[in-house]
Parts: sequence; C-alpha cells; structure tokens
Amino acid sequence: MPEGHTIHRLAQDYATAFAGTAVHVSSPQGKFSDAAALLTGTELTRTEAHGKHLFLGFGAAGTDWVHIHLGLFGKVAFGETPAPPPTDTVRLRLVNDTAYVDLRGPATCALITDPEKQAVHDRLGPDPLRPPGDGNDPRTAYARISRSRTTIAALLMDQKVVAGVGNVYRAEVLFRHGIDPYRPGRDITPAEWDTIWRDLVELMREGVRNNRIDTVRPEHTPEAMGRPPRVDDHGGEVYVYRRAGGPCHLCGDAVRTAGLAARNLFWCPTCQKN
DNA sequence: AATGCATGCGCAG
DNA sequence: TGCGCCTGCATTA
Repeated sequence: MPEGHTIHRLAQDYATAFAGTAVHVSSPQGKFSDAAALLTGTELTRTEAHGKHLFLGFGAAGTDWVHIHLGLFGKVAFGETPAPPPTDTVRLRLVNDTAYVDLRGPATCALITDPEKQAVHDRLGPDPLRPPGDGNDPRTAYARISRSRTTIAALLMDQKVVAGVGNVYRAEVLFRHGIDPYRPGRDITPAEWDTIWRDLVELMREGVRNNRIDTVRPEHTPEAMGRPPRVDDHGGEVYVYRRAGGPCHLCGDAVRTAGLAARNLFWCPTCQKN
C-alpha cells in the first residue's frame, strides 16, 4: 500500500534485514531472473528512497541498483528464515542467514546503473521525507505550483512537483488546511505552501514510524469528540479519504468524492471552501 | 466463478 | 481523457 512513507519504511526495513550481508537473490516468477543471477551472492550495501521509488544498492562499489516501484498493487513481505517455498508471483526474493523478503506485483523491478538512477531522481520533485537542502527544496515545488492553473489536488499527486504524496495524503493534507482541492495552484500563497509542506513532513514521518497513515489531530479523535471508535478501511485514521457520503468528522456534512485525473478525490465541501 | 476495486503511472490519441 | 499493466482481496452471483 504504497505512498512515499511506505517506500521510505521499506528502505529502512530492507537495510535492517540485509545491509552488510551477502544475499541470495532469486526471481521465482521469472521476470527478474537474469539480473538475480548477476546479483546473487553479492552484498546489499545500501538502500534509498525517493518518493515512491526504492533503490537497493548491491556490491562493494554500490553502483548496481535494483530500482523498484510498487505501482498500485506491489507488495513486500518480510520473514525469518527458513524461507517458505515462494509462490509463483514472487518477482524478487532476497535471503540471507536470518531473513527473507518477497516482492510481488511491482510496476518496476529493474537492474540499473548510477546514471540511470540519477535520471530517476532528476525527474522527481522534492520529497518531504528526504533531508532538506541539497536539491530537496520545497521552493522548487512552489515554483511550479505558483505558475500553474492546474488544481492543487492534481499538482500534489504529480511526482515531478512533489515526490511521495499519493491519494491519501493529498486528500488529507488539503482537508487539514481547509483548502478547496479545485483551487488552482497559482492561487496557493507562499505561506499556505509552507504550511502544507511542513505538515506533509510531519505526517509522512509519522507514517514511516507507524507504517500507516494517520492524519486525525488528537482533538478530533473519536474519543476526544465523544463518539464511538471507528476503523477506516485502509488501516489508519483519516478525515475524508474513502469516506464518501459519510459525515465530516468536524462539521457533519457529507464527504464528497469525484474523479480527478483517473483517481478518486475526497473532500468536505463545507470545511474546504478556501 | 466472475466482477470490481485499490494508497500508481506511462502511454496513445 | 481513457487504457493497460502488475496482484490480491472483497463482493456479487
């Protein structure tokens, strides 16, 4: 279930389980067999995430990278050895003495070089989860947003503008700041963008920590508001994402949904009028 | 058993 | 703007 927080968490988890160890690499499903044969027995040296892209660095030189993008359906499952027999959809399996990890259904799983990796970074915007400065500056995003007639909802999902935000964080961060998702980017003020960015940094860091998306402020939890506890479909606690027709947790009006660039947008028309 | 849907994205037109 | 692709799961029949 991949937005940027998932990928950064995976980078950590792959490193924790495998970094510094020689790894047996295989592709039971077959589509990555040639690369797996080249890599098997070498060391996983480092891992990195940028937006929704994950990079696994192999070999002492660290110049062979496995580039992974989960797409909509990709899943990763870790476990302890002995690894069970892989099912036939496992694209990539890593195994060392203590752990195994299976990758299924990725949109991308390819062996790439340093320059190819750099090209991926070059076409991605700043990532709230990457360290600030050094080419990761929210002002780069604002330069695009402030020039664009496209809606802020669409811009937030554009990985060239901001890397790592997906459909959940998009909906939730706009709700948290009362911003109408259809507002053109050029009408977003510098102060608003600053607030949105800093909120994304906080929310997504918490997402990495907890491995799920929670966006509801403490004062708005069901307990704080004297309401029965609730469980959102996707595992975290949110204001509007996938709650179409349900009551807004703040004003009680019906949460709305509409298609926007082939995705479902969710928002509260009353709380998000600005 | 068949269908629909999903936290994504690139491509054709 | 719509389509296809990767997979698994819940829902419908």
